[in-house]
Amino acid sequence: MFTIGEFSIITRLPVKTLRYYHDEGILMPDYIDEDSGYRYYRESSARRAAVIALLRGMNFPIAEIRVILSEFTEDAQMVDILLSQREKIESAIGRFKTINASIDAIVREIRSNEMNAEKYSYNIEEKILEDMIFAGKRFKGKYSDVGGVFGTAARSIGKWIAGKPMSLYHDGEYREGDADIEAGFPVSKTVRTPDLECRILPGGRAVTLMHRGPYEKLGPGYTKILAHLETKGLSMDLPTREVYHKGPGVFFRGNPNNYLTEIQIPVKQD
Amino acid sequence: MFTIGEFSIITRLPVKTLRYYHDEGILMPDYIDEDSGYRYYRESSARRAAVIALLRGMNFPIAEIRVILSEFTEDAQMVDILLSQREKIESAIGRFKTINASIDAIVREIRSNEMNAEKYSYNIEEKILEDMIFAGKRFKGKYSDVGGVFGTAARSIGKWIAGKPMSLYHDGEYREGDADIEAGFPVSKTVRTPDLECRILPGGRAVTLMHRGPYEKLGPGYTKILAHLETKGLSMDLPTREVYHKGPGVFFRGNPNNYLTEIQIPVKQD
DNA sequence: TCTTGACTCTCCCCCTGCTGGAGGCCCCAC
DNA sequence: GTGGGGCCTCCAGCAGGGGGAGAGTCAAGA
Repeated sequence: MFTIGEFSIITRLPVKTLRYYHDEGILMPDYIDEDSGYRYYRESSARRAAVIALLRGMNFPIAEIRVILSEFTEDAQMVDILLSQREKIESAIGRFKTINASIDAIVREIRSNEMNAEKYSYNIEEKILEDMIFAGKRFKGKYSDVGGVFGTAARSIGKWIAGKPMSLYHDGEYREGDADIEAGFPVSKTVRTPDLECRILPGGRAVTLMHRGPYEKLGPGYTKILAHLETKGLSMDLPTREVYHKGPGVFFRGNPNNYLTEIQIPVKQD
Repeated sequence: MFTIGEFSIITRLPVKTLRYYHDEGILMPDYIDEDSGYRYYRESSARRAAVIALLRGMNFPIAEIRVILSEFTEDAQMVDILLSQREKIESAIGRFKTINASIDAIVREIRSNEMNAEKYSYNIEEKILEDMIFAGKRFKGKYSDVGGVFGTAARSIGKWIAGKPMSLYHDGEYREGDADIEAGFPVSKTVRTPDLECRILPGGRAVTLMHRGPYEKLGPGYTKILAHLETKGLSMDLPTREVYHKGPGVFFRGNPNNYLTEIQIPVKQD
């Protein structure tokens, strides 16, 4: 007979655990001194303890171990229960893998945003824009209203989105509260939704400027780009565009000083 | 402003959970009525709630979420912490895979024991035994001592085990308490351990008998096989062997009436 | 025989991230 | 003013133990 401390060394189970297994009734001491309450174990109980430890190592809950130990007598009966436990663990693995996949997706998105921030220059450039299919909503309102449109639009056409959010401005001037705005996304194919309208947005020659900073400070960017048009003797075509390369992040508002917005002014062809 | 019930619908988080997040200080209501204690939330808090739900979905503990939400303002800072979380999850996956591997191993063992029970005939046979590498411990004691040796041996050479547990008897007679016994396993390569000795066990011609039943009833088996040797004019070589095809199971003692033991008596070559 | 120090006992709280329930207010509509 | 549903706080419980207090026990040495 061993005291609980000795038995703990034999079985490599903590004393607390042995007492807990006693309370749970899955591993009873072989003798309990009635006066002192001391637990004593026979060496033969070590086998049962080892079986319990083995089953716990396979993530079997105590309650299930109790049933197994009381109702089963042969290994052959264990096969089914082992395999069903295996499946439970397998499905837990599946859940974890899903989590990791979504972490990967978010990390990729964050990184691509960062890379874009490095990639672009802040000088005025001339570009040839490609034709694209554009799904957007046209409304009259404030410039700050576009954010909300992106949220709802992204939910309804999510999987067809083929580029960064954009807005088109159909006024040739700055307007306070009733600007004529079209906000949406480039899409990979024409989609039909109740809210959005799909159309082909023609490309062509354009002058562009990358702006880093909060949206309220876009003004000087427009000043600079319009000055450029003037010196080159080019004239602006409508609608003008803004492409939001980096805005509020997936998790947080982010730092508006790092927002990255591309102003695109189409040039009238002669 | 929404009541907690409305906000619960918006965020798809149970009311109880919202109250818990309030207690934990990671999602405070935007206003609390001082008289009634009612919590009220602004719609803008839904974004924070979504972030919390997302992080919880990635298994981040509440305490970590609290730190993240209070100290981080940009997505870029999240990359490291997301990747470290990814690693934690990956290692949990690893642990689960290990568990499943050991379940597989045990299921295989149980099944092979079952199959052996069907496969073997119970008559006396003559066989040619192959040479094998044998890792065992030689000691003097009782026949019933071999069980303990298998347990400790299996733990130390576990992955190299290449066959059923065996014992070799170096006495030419039955001995009560000081039999000269060697107990161990066939192994796939020579292994070096403090307890066990490895050697090549030479094969050769042998007479064998499969015995079903408890170890105490092996006696008649020996009687039968020795009588067979005599009638054939063969003489016994040492050590004799017992191969334990099926004994006490991984989990349970099993039914001793189903134990399956093969007696192998090597035959002296002229 | 006494003392000392190591063990052991029971009992209670703590961990995580909620969930359920009891008992009691509060709000709104009819 | 009344009913019914919503909301409040507080308490308990889950799984599998871990940590620690305060008290009793055991065995060896002086």
